[in-house]
Parts: sequence; C-alpha cells; structure tokens
Amino acid sequence: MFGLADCNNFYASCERLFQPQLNGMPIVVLSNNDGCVIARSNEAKALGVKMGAVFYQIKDLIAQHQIAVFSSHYTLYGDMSARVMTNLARFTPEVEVYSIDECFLGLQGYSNLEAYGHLVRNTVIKNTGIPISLGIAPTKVLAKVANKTAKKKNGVMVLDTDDKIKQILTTYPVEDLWGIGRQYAHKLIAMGIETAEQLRNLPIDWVQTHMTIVGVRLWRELWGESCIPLELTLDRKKAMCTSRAFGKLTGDYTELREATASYMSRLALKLRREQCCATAITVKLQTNRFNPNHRQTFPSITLALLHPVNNTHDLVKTALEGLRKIYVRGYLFQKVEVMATGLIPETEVQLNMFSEYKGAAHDKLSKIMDNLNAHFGAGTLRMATEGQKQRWTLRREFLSPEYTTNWNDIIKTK
DNA sequence: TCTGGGGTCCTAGGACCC
DNA sequence: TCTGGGGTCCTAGGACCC
Repeated sequence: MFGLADCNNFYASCERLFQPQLNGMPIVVLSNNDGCVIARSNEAKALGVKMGAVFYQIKDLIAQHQIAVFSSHYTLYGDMSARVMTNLARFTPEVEVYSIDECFLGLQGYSNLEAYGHLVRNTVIKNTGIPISLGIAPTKVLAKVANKTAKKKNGVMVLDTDDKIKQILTTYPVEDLWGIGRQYAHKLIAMGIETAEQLRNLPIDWVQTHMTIVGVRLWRELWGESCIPLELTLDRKKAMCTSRAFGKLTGDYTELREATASYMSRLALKLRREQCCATAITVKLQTNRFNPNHRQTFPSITLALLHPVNNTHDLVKTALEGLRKIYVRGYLFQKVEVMATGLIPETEVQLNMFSEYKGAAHDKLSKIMDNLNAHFGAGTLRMATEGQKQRWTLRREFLSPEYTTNWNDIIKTK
C-alpha cells in the first residue's frame, strides 16, 4: 500500500502559520515578480480566485474582499517543507519526497490504515502547524486519487477494496488524474471519456496507441496493479537551470550582463551543492510573449565547456560569451535563462591532458566564496560583473519575514 | 506597467557503426 | 526486377509533474 501526504494550500498555509489573525481569512500567494496567483487558501478559492490568475487583473477583487497577499518566499516554504518531511519520516522507513509539499509513504504490511493515517496526519499538524491530507491505496495513482478525495472529507482516505475504488473512480474527473494533463484531457473528453472509471474501461491497446507506455502504466495503476515504484534514492539530476523574469523589461546590454552573471553564479552554486559539473551550458533570452505590440525574439545558444566544471568564474565567463553572441539591439527582454547540461559527478570528471585544469577538488576560490557567503550571507562575495545596482531584480512587494531562517526575523514573545 | 520557475520521461527520425 | 540485419547515440518535439 502507498500513502500520499500532501500539504493543504501549502504556501498559503506557511504564510498563515505566522500570522494567526489570518485564520479563516482569504489569502493568496503570488509567483515571482508578483505576477500571478500560485496558492490560495480555501476562503480565497471560495471567492473565485483562480489558480494562475494574473495579479494586476484581479486587484479589484482583492481589495473588495480584503484578501491578504504575499510574494513567494521559498526560503520559508523550503524550511517548513523540511519540517513536514522529517515528521512524516518518523512513521515509515520508506519515504519518497515527491515535491515541496508532497510525500509518498511505503505502507506495505501496515494494518489498521485508517487509524494510522489519522495518527500521521494529527502528528504532522501538531508538530508543524501545517495542515495535510493523506490518501492511502494500492498504487501511487490511486493514492493520489485518495488524497484528493481526503481533502474534501476529514483529511484521511483509505482505498482498500475494489468496491471503494470503483465507487470513487466513477465520479472522479479524468482530467484530475495524475498523468492526465491538458492535452490528454482534451482528447479524452472529446471522445466522451469524462471519468477515471471510463478511462480504465477503455481497451488497453487503445491506451497504448494513443497515450504511449505512460498511459498504459496509468491504466494498470487504476486497476490496482502497481507500476510506479517508490523511489527511495535520489537520482542524480540531468540538467539544472536558473531562469527568472526581470522586475522590469530591459534592452540594456550592461543590465543583461549583470543578470546573466548573477543567474550563472547561482547555478554554479547549485552545481557545487549537488557535487556535479556541467559539460555544456545554454544561455537563452526572451522578450515578453504576452505583449503583441512588442517585437519578439527568443535567441539561444549552447556552448560546450573545455572540461566539465562547476566553478563560478569559468561558468560566468562562458555564459557571458554566449550572451554576447546572441544579444541583439532593439528588443526589450523580459527574461534570461541559463541551463547546465551533461551533468557529471565531481569525482568522475575526465580531465583534459592539454589543459592546466586540475578538477573541482582543486577549486579553492569557489570553496572560500561559498564559505564566506554561507557565513556572512548570500552575495557577500560575488563576481564584479553581477553589478551593484541590479535594477532588474525581482519585484517582491509583499514579502513576509524569514521567520524560521533568519535570527533578525525570529518571532519574539512577551 | 504588470502574465512563474524548475524539472522528467517517451517517441520518432536521422546519422552512424559493423 | 531486385538492394540486409542488427545495433547505438543524439536531437527535437511533445507530453507530463509540482
């Protein structure tokens, strides 16, 4: 049996936890640059705020109902997520952290799952203050279904018999299934397949032909045959990227250089944390695709590195070389993206006999930089090309304090 | 004025190998 | 008239997830 624990309205719950006067009040959390709504409390959902709604287009609604607004605060959410996961891990040795707010649990051999589920749920809520729901079923896909159903009931749902499964699937919208995205949903509904039960009654050959092997796995999981195992070890990443829209559009080469250098530095740090090196990097520029009155261009370039590296200096230098090659005057850019691909573990890097480079282990400068920045705060020591003023940085008008990760912001009680 | 960011997997087709 | 069989690797495009 698989359990799926999922935090309710996770980002909104994190913000509300530290402002209890907002209990029972509508809350929304915005994407980077305060662009669109990415999390809503139940009260905000009830007022008709849609997922992905564009913030400036719903400002009237927000004012009218006094909806509390927050900018994304991933330091806070990441820390709260870790607390939830630590608590969940006390209940089973088999834990797969699936996303920032979701976790699969291996529950094979456990008995009295209903009661156990409530124990898990109540413990997490008590210890972290974050409300969660728990779905338990014979497969991951069905655990997802159970979880979604649990959210509407008392927070725990166990699907342990064929009858229960059939009953739930009969009313379960096909587009809400894990693995059915917009395209498949569109195709299925056009054929009159509207529920999960109808989908699993389709012939498997049809599913194979139109939805590939991925669809077949989904189909089998709906019938209770587990095809998607728990992943108990972390796979090595294959690619990493840092991509962010600017706080304002810019065509200024100096600003684009600053942003590219900053994003690449951040990516280099991520690579070192994962203890891997990149063999190639891609730099991509984007104009604002939503504005039909703007001239559009999306230039991109991939550059191979002489040897796999993860040090800030070499990566920034290469990224700026890429930027120079793709930059065009006369466009207003909204975003730059840097991506590292062909990732190789630090310890398995093949050196180049014609180069002086000795490998990541000899990279003293990055180590010193990381240590200083860890101690004195991010950005204490950085590349000069990252700039001083950084006028292109994120808009985050509604940012909450770093309650759990910064001594200066810790909550004081009398 | 203003529209997120970071990933994975699968398939088909082409280039290449012996 | 007729043109093999068995592979690997890479890339682009399309789907999906949170």
